[in-house]
Amino acid sequence: MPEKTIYNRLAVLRAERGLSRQDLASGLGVNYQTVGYLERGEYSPSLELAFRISDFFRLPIEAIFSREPFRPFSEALYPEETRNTQ
Amino acid sequence: MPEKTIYNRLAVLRAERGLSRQDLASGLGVNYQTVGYLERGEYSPSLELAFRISDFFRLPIEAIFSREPFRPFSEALYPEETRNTQ
DNA sequence: ACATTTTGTTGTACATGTACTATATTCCAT
DNA sequence: ATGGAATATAGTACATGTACAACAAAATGT
Repeated sequence: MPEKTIYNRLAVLRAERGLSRQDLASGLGVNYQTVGYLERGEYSPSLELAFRISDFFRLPIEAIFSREPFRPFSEALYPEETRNTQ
Repeated sequence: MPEKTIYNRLAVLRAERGLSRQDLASGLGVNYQTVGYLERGEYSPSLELAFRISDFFRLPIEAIFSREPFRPFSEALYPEETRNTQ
């Protein structure tokens, strides 16, 4: 594992779209194992691949990759304070 | 040289700030030769390094790196049509 | 319960990113 | 014109990203 981990939302983004790793891999033009490595954070992609991923999901790189762990989309969209407690 | 080139504005950004490659390299925590390689586009950085560069210049990755060649800042800021012709 | 698909693991191989050393060249100041 | 700084070039070495194959484990649908 690399010293400086980069977190990503690949698994979630992929799940939201109901894609298998193989699906995503084909869309990106990489081996399906590579998607696995990335999702598990075993290494971070090249900048080139990061751009392809960004294009694929139509999201800026910063929305997909970060040095800080991501908060769940759900949490970000429905903040703590606004949640129904019952 | 890598197949898929990624263009960047490193040289310009560095020039704007009056930094030597060594200065920038120290700021980024890389070898000064590495900055040279990047500026010349001989290879593109790891995503990790791209994030460090993004932090250093306080710009999004997309403002510094692109698959398409960049138009000069000057041109982008002062579009063709608005230029004085005399 | 079974078959199929999806995901994880291990191992090998190769390409690319980064560091480092050394030397050459270009660019400024003075 | 000389010297020092900045940049370019070349070579070696090592780390990390990516592909590929084989197999195990888990999840899913019927």
